[in-house]
Amino acid sequence: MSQSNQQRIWQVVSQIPKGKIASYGQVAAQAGIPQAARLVGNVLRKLPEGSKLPWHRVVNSQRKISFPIGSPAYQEQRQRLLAEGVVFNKETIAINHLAWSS
DNA sequence: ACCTTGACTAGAT
DNA sequence: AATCTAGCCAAGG
Repeated sequence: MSQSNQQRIWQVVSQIPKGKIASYGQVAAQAGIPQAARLVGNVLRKLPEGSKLPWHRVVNSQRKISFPIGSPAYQEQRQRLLAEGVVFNKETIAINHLAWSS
């Protein structure tokens, strides 16, 4: 009997290093369910409020936050990432060490 | 058991 | 580069 996909997803997300980000698809693949990017979002969605999981380090394949721009959730995730040194370029975000034109 | 919805994505247009 | 489309996993009606 293996753990539930949900538990494997929690496991993977908890291992994303501070200051770095991963896509829903990458998390799913790492959890052993490569076709379930969508499931990752659904799992994170129902996290308890006090959860210590770094859910904010998960963005979509376009390296963007998957919330409507300006929404409370969007702003919160953006704020948490900024606090970890993740660089933003308006709607697009990129990891520090990745080159990006100004 | 069937249909819809969602913090998604790769591929086609 | 911007849109559309079809496919995927799980939960809820």
